[in-house]
Amino acid sequence: MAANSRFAVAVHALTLLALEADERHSSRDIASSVATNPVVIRRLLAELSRAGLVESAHGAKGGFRLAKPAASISLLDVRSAVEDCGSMFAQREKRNEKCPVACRMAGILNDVFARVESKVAPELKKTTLADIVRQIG
Amino acid sequence: MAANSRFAVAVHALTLLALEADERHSSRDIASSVATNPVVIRRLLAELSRAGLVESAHGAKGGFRLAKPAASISLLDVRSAVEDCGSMFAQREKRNEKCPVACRMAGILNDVFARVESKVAPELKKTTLADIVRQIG
DNA sequence: CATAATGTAACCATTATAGTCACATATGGC
DNA sequence: GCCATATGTGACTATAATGGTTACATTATG
Repeated sequence: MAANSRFAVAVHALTLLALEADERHSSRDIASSVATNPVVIRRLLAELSRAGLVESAHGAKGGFRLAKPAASISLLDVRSAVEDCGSMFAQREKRNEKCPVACRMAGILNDVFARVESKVAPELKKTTLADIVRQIG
Repeated sequence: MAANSRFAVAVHALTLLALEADERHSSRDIASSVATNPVVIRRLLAELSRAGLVESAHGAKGGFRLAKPAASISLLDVRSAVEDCGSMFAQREKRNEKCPVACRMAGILNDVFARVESKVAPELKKTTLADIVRQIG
C-alpha cells in the first residue's frame, strides 16, 4: 500500500483554504498543489465537510472554503475527521478463549492504547490551522 | 486490509515467553494462544530476534525465549522492532514544487509528527513486559 | 535415524489507499 | 435558456501491506 498520507493531504488542503479564507478553492487547484487527482481531493474534503470543517458549493464560482475560523480547527479535529484510528491501535479479532493470557491481552492492550492516546490527543489539539498559517505566512 | 495487529501480536507472544522465561516455547503453542498460524508467529518473532528481544533454537526441544529480562524490554522496544512508524506519520512523495505552500508542508508536518512522537515514545518506554506479566499474574 | 523444531520461499485472499474516467447535478453569467 | 464550471459519487484499476497456508531445507535431541 502507498503510505497513508490522508492526514498530511488534509492538513495541506486546509492550509490552502485557511490562507485565503474568504475565497472558494476548487478541487482542481488544491490537487495541483498536492500533486494528486481532483477526485481524491473531493473525496477527502467530503469527509472534512461531514465533520463540519469545510463547506462546499456546486457550480461556477463554486469550490471549498473553511466552515469556521482557522484558529478553531485543531489538528486533532483533522485527524478525527480522516482517520479511524492509529495503525498501532488494533487488536486481533480472534483469540484462544481457553488461554488465560489471550483472554487478558485485549484489556491490557486497550489500557496501553488509551494511555498513548491520552498523550497524542492533547498534543494534536495544541496546534491549529492558524498556527500553521503563521508558520507559512 | 485486516487491521494491523502486528504490535498486539508481538506483545502477546512476548508476554507468553515472559511468563515462563526459563522454558522454550514453540511457534505452534504461541500461535494457538494468539489464534493464528505458526508461520505468522515465526515471521514476527524473526523480527523480534533481529532486534535482540528473543532468541530461538532449532530442532527438538527448540523454540523461542526472551533474550533478556522482561523488565528490560519496553513496549517502545517492541514497537521499534515490528513497526516502521505510525500510519499517521506519512508524507506524500510528490508535491507541486512551484507552490510555496506545498514546499513548506513537509517541514511543518515533520515538526508535528516529531512533537507527537516525543509524547508517544516516553509513554511506551514506561511499560515493560514485566509490568504486563504483573497485570496477568 | 526418527522426531520436532525454526527459517523461509512461494503462493493466495483480503483490504486500504490512491488514481482515473464518467456522469448526474447544481450554479452563475451571458 | 445555454454554456462553462463546479461538486458528488459510482465504477474500475493498480499497488502494497497484512495475514494465512503449504512445502521444504536445515538443525537439534535422544
